[in-house]
Amino acid sequence: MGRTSDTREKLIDTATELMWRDSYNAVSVDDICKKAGVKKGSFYHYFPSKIALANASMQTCTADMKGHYDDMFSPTRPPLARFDLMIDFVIDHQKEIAEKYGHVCGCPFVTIGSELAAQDDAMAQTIGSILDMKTAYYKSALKDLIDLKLIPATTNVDEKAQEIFSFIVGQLTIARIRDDISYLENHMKQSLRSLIGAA
Amino acid sequence: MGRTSDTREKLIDTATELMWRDSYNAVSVDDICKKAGVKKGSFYHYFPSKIALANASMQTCTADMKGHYDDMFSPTRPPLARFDLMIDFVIDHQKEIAEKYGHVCGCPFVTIGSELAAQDDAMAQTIGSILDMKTAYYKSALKDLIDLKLIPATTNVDEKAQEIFSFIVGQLTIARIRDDISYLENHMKQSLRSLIGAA
DNA sequence: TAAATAGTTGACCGGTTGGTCTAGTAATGG
DNA sequence: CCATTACTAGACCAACCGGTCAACTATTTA
Repeated sequence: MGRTSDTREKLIDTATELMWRDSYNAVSVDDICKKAGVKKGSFYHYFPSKIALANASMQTCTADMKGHYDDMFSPTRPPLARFDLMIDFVIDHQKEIAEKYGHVCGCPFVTIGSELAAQDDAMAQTIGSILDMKTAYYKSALKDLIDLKLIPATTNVDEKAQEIFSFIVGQLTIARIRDDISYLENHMKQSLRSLIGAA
Repeated sequence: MGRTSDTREKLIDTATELMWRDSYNAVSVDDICKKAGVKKGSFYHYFPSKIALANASMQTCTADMKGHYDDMFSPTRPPLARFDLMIDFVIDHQKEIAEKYGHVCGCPFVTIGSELAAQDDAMAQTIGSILDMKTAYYKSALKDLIDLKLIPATTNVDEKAQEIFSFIVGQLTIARIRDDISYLENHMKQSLRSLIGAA
């Protein structure tokens, strides 16, 4: 009943682009509508508020990310290969987004999360659970590394996973600030290897 | 000649608080003026624009930071002690700011830099040189560690300094998003030790 | 003490903000 | 083919945005 449309998706995609590229507060509802070719009345038909759109954008990003990570961190892969694959993916993704959006953008969850977590409780929860999800991938890979005796059995998996995650978040954040991914390209994979502590 | 006042300083301090706590674009000139008890006319007597205030705020933060870091990373200290001192300082500072501002705020250069580097070229340069400064401290400490044979002479100092910096930026960013410094308190010092690779 | 100077005030500006609302349009199912 | 429903259009709103300006006040120095 009634007609269908892709307006909702267009709004989410456009919001992701603009908010990830600039920032939540630097982008207006009018900006998003104009770029998406959608009238304001339609915007508020789909979303009760601007922050609700940001939330939907983060959830779409999460779903996209989960698909890639489930594949890359599949238990069928050798655990070290999972990390290598991830680094390649991160760099390729950053390169692609930088070309499409005009500059290096870093991690969307961090860029938008760091701005909004303090501003909106629902967003803080959304982003928090995404961070938990990412470390879960690292933890399982680290456990497999222990089983394969590629890292010491005494390795504190929780702590190591946090270290890896912090390192990646930091690298991406710095790449955004400098608008430069060359450091990522040249050193990230081998730095991560030494961080993991495997040969 | 003419009178003197601390209005400029009050504006910078207030701007630092509000922008570091929330974000550049979430805070208005009116917000800053109101909180600082300054009228808008005075604001534009001291600063040509809002972004100029943000720049002045970053420069004040840099000067404050430099004083602490010059002391902590003094060549008279054992190099490992420098890092330990820094971690203690970072945690204490975060705790103090969180209490004063209402939530964990992370690194001001990263929070504000990540938002504004893409928006303003002057800011991108300001922040970029601050990042260079921080890694310079780490590099000199790492060189001293090599001289003391506490880490392998083959250590790539530039790369290691970047790793350390990324790790710290990541930890602080995550602490901000989660509004929680307990992880920093419990693991940061020992994680950094293992990252450095010294006993 | 008076002129020069530094700082303060508040009214004002045009444009933009997030958000509302009503009237209308297109498509689907019965 | 028509009623129900999903969607769209765009005018409208009060509050707020960054920024300007001319008049005014306090202070210092010569």
